[in-house]
Amino acid sequence: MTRPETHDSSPDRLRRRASRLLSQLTTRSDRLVGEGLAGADARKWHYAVLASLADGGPASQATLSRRTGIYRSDMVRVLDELTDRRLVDRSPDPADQRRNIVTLSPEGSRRLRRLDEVLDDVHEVLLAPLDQDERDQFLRLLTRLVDHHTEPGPLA
Amino acid sequence: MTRPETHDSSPDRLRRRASRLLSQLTTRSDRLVGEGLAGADARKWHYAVLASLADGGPASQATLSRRTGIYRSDMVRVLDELTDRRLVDRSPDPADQRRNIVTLSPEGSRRLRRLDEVLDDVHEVLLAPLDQDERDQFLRLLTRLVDHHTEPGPLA
DNA sequence: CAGATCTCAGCTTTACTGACATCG
DNA sequence: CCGATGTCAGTAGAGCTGAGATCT
Repeated sequence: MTRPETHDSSPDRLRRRASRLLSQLTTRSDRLVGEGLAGADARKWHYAVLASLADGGPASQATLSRRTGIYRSDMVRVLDELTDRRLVDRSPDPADQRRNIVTLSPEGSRRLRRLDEVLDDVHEVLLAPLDQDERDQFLRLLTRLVDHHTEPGPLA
Repeated sequence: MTRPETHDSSPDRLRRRASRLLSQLTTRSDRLVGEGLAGADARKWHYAVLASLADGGPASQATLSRRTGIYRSDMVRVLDELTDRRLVDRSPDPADQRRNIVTLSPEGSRRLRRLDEVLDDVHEVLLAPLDQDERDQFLRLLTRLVDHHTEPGPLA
């Protein structure tokens, strides 16, 4: 079959552009995630930081920023919100006065487990039309693409 | 619910959440598309409208809005920009005084071909790590997901 | 009058930049 | 002095809402 000659005068070129499908699906995905997390008094950056602390251990704000992809300037506000909720502790690093050390509180761990459940449900909705094999395939392809495009990116 | 015990204490849960991979990849994709199209004095909505006109024929603004997913209120501005560039013609529908009929100009067709080339290049970069079979697979999965989540959505 | 269409005006969230003081 | 860190202020664009005027 030889592939169907990509675009040219194809009837609906909008529906076969990966970039467009991606942004449509991501809009939907972001909305589902946002609503799900909002129901648990959280936002997606909250989850990212809590998960990063659980998986990678305590860290400075700059390190967290690199691990999660959140800009340093935004990290400040996210940590403000997380400390307000007593989910993390932020205290100066005695070994380096520039840094804060951010650690996950027990309450934070509990909250993270709750958010993981919420996200499991959200993904069930998001990926509903795919069976398990297809989900794995999709995840693998996505991961390869993201890895390929994740380089020493700056993150000011 | 007998879900396959996904996460729990997995080492990096951030990297296996489809929602997160999607938003990372889409951020990258949007940037590539935006930069590519900017180099041709266009934005992604321009492409959407031009392509929709080419594939679906002349239409009213409301119809275009439904076909492209652009809000009616934003469509006004996009069409302002496209008419400024003489890429489309917008004239009142004699059969229905509420409507404007938007048609693709010859210049618009030419521009669309140019933008399609730009987007081909962009997608080459975006999908670089995948071979052709994998790209097809990815496209198929994406399409099924998007279709599943595309319902009579409002679009005010 | 109900409903569709076009338009304008404005809000909110997100990603991102720039600058600054502090410290190693 | 250079570079990293935490903080604050602000920008640009996307997505979305609401309302008004006109027309079917």
